[in-house]
Amino acid sequence: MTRIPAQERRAALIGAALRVVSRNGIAQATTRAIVAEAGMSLASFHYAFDSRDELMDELISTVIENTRRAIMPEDLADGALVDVIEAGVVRYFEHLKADPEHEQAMLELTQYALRSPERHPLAQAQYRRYVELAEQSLEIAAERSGAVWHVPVAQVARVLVAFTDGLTLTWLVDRDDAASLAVAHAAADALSRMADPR
Amino acid sequence: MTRIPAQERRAALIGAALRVVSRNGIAQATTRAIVAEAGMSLASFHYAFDSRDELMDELISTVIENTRRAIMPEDLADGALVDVIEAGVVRYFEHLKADPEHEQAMLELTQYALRSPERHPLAQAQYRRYVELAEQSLEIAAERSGAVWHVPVAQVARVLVAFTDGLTLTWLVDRDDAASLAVAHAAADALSRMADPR
DNA sequence: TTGCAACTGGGTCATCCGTCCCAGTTCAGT
DNA sequence: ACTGAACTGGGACGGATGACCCAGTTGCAA
Repeated sequence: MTRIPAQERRAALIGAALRVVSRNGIAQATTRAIVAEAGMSLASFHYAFDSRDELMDELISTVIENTRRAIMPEDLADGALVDVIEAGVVRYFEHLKADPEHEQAMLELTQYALRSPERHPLAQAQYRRYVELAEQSLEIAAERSGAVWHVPVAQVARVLVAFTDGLTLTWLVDRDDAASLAVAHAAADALSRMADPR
Repeated sequence: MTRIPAQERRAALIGAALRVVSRNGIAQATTRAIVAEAGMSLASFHYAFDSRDELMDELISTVIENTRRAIMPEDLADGALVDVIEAGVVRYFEHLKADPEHEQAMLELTQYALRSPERHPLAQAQYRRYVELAEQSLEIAAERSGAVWHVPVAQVARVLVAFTDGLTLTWLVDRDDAASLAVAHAAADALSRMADPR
């Protein structure tokens, strides 16, 4: 009906694909389901993308760009490092609770990428981005609380990402809020010991 | 050809299914692929199982039973609690490195279960089992090192499971051994602080 | 107003999937 | 030896899926 430039159409399809994956899982993210979600026809799909694979690749790439941008932002609390970190993790946990399907979709996308050698680098890029974001937050956190990392921040960040992933996965399974808060607390504890007061 | 009782046949099919999932992912675990792996005909499949769904359910249940039985065994190291725990986590990590596909399959199975309300309880049971096993190991570890948990062991165990999951997922993506050992170290550090020397 | 590229609808194709079926074969118990 | 149940091979099914195609239509620039 309405004319839409090809690039916007690609973006719309990627958005639709992400919604379908979130709601129903990757297995259900067929070209037809995506197209229905976007309110287009199959022809439009193959006008914008050569193949479903191309869409999936671009979906993962896009998702990396927008990843957790909203989370762990600059407005961290003040106080002791351990508290700042814990507040950050708890903040992420709140985000997870608010939109579990989105994080579940991320997990599925990662595992999907892991399954083919050509896509594995996409998953690695995704995690490099996670670590990068975590690094920024940790640097700010240390600054705020007047602490200095005695372990390379990149390594601290990598540990934080692992802990966050674990929190996510286990909570998605058992939805045990209290247990997840305990994880957040323990993680903050461990991380904060990688820094010294200045 | 050879006659095999139905129950053995079910077991054989489940074994084949797990191998297919490990090697190629759940998406590729079609009835035909499973049957080929087991060296049977499609008819045998539907003689042993009513449906693919039934097989998948039983696969998950079976996997729960056999889960990580070999890991975190009784022969934990002696020494300070933190070291005993770290040795245990590192030991799990070695297992992960030895058979990454198996752990990846576990992850996929979990996420698969998460996608349908009827199967969600299976994933929860899987995790309850993980926590149970972790609990046993932690109790032994405390005993060995002469420490006593001042946090309910179940909760410590749940944190350990989360940390382990995070370690698994991130390592599967970036295969960064050093980073994973750092995670193991940090996890052991955090966990050991949930106990006091006796 | 015309021309052209962007776009769409609707249909088709081969392939793969889970499931089912049935005619046969093999074995255990009688 | 006979029978009934356990099992198997091979084929068929309807449905879904990714890909493709083409005759149109729409809007924009010249």
